[in-house]
Amino acid sequence: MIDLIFPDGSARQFPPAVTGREVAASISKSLEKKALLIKLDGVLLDLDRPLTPDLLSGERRIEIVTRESPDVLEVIRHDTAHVLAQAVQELFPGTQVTIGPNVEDGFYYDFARDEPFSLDDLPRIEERMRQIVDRDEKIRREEVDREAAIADFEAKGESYKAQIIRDLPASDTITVYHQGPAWKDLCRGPHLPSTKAVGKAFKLTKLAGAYWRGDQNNAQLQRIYGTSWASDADLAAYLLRVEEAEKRDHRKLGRTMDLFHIQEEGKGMIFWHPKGWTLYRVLEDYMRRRLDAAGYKEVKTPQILDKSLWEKSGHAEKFGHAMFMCESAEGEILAVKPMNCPGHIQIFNIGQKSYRELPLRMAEFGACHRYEPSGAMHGIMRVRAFTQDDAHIFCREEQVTEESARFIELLRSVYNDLGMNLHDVKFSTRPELRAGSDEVWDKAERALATAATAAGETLVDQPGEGAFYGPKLEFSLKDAIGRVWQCGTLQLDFVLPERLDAEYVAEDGSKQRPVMLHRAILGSFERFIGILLEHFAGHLPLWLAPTQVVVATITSDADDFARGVVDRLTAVGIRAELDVRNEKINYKIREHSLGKVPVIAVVGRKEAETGQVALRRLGSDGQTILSLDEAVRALMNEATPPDLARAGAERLAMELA
RNA sequence: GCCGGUUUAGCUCAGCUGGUAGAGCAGCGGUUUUGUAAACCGAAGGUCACGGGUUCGAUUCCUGUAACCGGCACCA
Repeated sequence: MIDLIFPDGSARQFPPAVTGREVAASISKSLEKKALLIKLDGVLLDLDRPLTPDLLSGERRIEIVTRESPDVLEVIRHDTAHVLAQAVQELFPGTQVTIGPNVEDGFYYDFARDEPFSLDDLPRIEERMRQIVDRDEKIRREEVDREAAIADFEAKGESYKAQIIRDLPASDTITVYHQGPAWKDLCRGPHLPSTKAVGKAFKLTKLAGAYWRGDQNNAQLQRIYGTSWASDADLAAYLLRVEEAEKRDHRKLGRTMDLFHIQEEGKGMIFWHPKGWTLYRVLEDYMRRRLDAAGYKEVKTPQILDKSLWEKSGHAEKFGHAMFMCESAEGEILAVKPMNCPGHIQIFNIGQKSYRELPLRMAEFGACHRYEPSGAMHGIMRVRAFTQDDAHIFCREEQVTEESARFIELLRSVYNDLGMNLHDVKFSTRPELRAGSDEVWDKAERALATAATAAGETLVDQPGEGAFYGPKLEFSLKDAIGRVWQCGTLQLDFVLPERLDAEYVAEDGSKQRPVMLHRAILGSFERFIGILLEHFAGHLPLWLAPTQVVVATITSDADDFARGVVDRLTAVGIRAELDVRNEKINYKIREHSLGKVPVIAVVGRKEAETGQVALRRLGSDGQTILSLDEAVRALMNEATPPDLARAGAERLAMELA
């Protein structure tokens, strides 16, 4: 007999090789009906899987999983992928199946088929999927012999599946899941008991090409994406969420807020309109103050530099294909800078640097150009001309920990000021193609990981994802609707200082190589502004908003007073605009609200007479009536950038002390 | 770069199986002085992305190119 412990703590005995279904049935008939899977010691298992001794090595805590359980969703999604695969193979004989894993909110399945799927195929496939659900095809697990399975899949023309089995570790049990009498797929499981349990709260969402095993040297497969949920209500909620997310698309907001545009003659290059450039400048000014305060020295380096420098740095070899090159009338070949580091080393190399000058933090809002692949461009998030909030810290090896900690602290504070939070930190280590010896990499990786851990961060390892000159930390933040964006980076580099001959004079008079820390907090202004727009859905906090206040009149009687209000606001540094057009107040409010102006100050005859303004906040329909003085003071405080607000508070505290 | 899709007025979009296009908003000219998310009238605005082909005739069909969109790959 075997003991099983239930969630309420009670234990009961069952015969050997009992199944989850039998356990459920022993509790109640209704539970047996509702049961879809079991969870044994935290592991989901098929309902009809006999609980053999190899499964019972743990505490034997068992839970019957029903449709209401949060655990069931991942299985529903994976089963939906299997139903999709069966539907596709029924409708398009000769199509090979490959893999079909879950992704966030859904799943995909990659197929190999000579003729491409078209969007029109999706409704047909969905219809067949619903039929398969209605057929109530029983899903059955079978352990199979490895060689026999390979031969079997090869015989069916499923060479990808055969390949997958060949690549599974020899110790793995090979399992095949039968779905009805005629269809089966290699799968680890677990699965629901039948296709009926999948339900119909699914939808195929998009078609895509995808390379076999993610390698562009391999064949391109056809990927069908879908979403799948436990109930129709959940599906509807998801679709609504997608719709809402589309509304905050920065490209759309860029148009409605009149911030920027991109046109064919400048693919991947942004035309910043006055309002967009105001936002950019506010952000740049803020970053400049933060860097100044953190001991960085700002520099500016040339936009184009002779090719030889990039050959020496190693960039030409690795990224030459993505560099914009130009030729002078006299035949020199110059490269438009794709990054700022070699330029900064040139400044470091002027004169002799002493160990006393280290750490030397050199910052530049460096405009870089990279020929990104045509398919990679995305609004202002991924562009060919962008500006990094770049800096390089030249320091001694023993200063790496301290400098890394200072950087991480600054980064946290900046994200916080911008209304976002640091979400996770990834640690990317040596890639296959790299510069520098293994000893140098050992040292660099250890130093960076130690520094980040010392700063209190838990690292997520990304083996092989480092830059060619060194390991890196990647800092991600999470936005208002839960999307994670990688923005900040801290990279340790022993290689470039060597290649470009950076050195300093140590205490003992010897020449030493500095270590270089490459770092950025926003990443690029362009991308970060895109993220901010989507995070706030255009409702930027007052200090960032391009137009902070519009003073709108109701009748022309209030025009002179309104002009005075704008003048007062402008005088204290608020970005205020006047709207005295001959339009109804409703019209003005609608227009400025669509333009995401955070505050509309409405003035009519009443306000003009009493010297008041009615402040209306974006997104709320109430209004606050204040005297002009009160309004100016309140708006001035709120419009102050957070770092200046802190400085102001400190100054005030000192004056009071 | 690869796979799929899209491209019609400044914007958002109609336009059945081929007979050279239409709406709303914006812009322009008037009227309206208005109280918190769209006042009214009028005139105007288009090489239907671009090139080639089929056809008596192409926005529509075929083909090539480009940009954009969704993925994949890439991301110093």
